[in-house]
Amino acid sequence: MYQKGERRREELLRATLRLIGAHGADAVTHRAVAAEAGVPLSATTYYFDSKEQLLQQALLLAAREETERLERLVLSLAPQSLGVAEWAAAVASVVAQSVREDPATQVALFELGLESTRTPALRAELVDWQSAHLRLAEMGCRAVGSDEPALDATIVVAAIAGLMLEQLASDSESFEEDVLRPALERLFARIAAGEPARALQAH
Amino acid sequence: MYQKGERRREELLRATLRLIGAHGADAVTHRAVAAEAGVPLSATTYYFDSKEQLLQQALLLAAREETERLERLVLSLAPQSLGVAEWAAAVASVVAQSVREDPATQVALFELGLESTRTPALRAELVDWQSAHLRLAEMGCRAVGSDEPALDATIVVAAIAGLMLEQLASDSESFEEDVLRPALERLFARIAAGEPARALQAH
DNA sequence: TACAGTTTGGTACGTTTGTTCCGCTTTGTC
DNA sequence: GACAAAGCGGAACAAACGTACCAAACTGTA
Repeated sequence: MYQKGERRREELLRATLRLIGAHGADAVTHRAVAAEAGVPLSATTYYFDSKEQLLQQALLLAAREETERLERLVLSLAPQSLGVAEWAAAVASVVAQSVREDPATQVALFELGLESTRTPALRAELVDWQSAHLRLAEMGCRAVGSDEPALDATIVVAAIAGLMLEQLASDSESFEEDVLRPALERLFARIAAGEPARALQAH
Repeated sequence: MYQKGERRREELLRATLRLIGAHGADAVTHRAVAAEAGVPLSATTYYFDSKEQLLQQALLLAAREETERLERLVLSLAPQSLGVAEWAAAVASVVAQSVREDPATQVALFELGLESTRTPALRAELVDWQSAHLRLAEMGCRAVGSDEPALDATIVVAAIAGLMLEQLASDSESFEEDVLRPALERLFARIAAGEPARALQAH
């Protein structure tokens, strides 16, 4: 495959992501993607065997790039051994920024999660993605002094996913300040506090 | 509207939810819904002005029923003032059961969240749904002794949403025991421990 | 029973869809 | 510069689509 062709292929994938984010997976048709990418209709079938493949590969592209972005972020943060509040603020800011800058891709990524429910081929990739998240979160939890970083990472990853979904559906301008940051601060503070499950025996 | 007609209308909505869960929103066509519901094609346009309306109303039906189900659960649990571990186990069991029993509806509900990103009409309903969740979670947090139930509820709701999404995409048989319950136990224990954010000053 | 309103199921129409085909041009290699 | 591979774009196709229509059947009311 020539360089130019590869660029066109990628442009088709990005156009697909834009469409998913803006109008849902329903809106992804060969014609719509071609128009969005500014290429003739036949380009879509030249580069992808079927519409399903186009959709799947677009989602995988988004997932891979998102993982890379996250890894860069955490690695750039980790050596500084921040305090809990700084961690919370940094993570909240990154999450808010992702959603603000490119909500289409974020929506598309959630669609990936749902799509993987039905497509085993996607599930395998999703596992990689998920474990990358867990690994990074575990690193963060360890940094703030968690006594069970793996378990806490599960919670952090899930909570961030849930908060992101919430933010995507919210038009609030101040979601970051009002919800995201306070919630993450508290969550991280709890993890850092390292309170053992003493309340488990209570009843 | 006659009773029989109302039943047919509802059956169309349920058929739509089944299709979303099984094959995605793409698979929702008038013909597919009619076939799934076992009614002639024209019934779909008789009961719904357009395909969009059909989709939206199906999602709203699922959201309303889910909220009711949740409310029943929490209200039946609250008076007993359980310990933290019992709360975690109860919630984990309900979440796991929802996913196991009717994954199609759960997937559809997440699609509702994504769809509301683009459809203001849905967003309003989603707000109600979300605040019902928050209210219930807050009740639970208060019951286990949180000193900031509203904030903790935000975290709990987000974490449960994230864990559910994870479980939907996982084929693991033992997700409840291995992931869901431990994570919720720890989260609830942290909330119950009521450790103030003493670590916030650390650096 | 008669009547208006509702429901039913079959058919039909114009549009959009995924996909194929093919002649033409560009690209890298020898 | 010649040759094969890759890329290109327009036209065309059958299938599936959303939607509209209508005559027959049904339902509750009077």
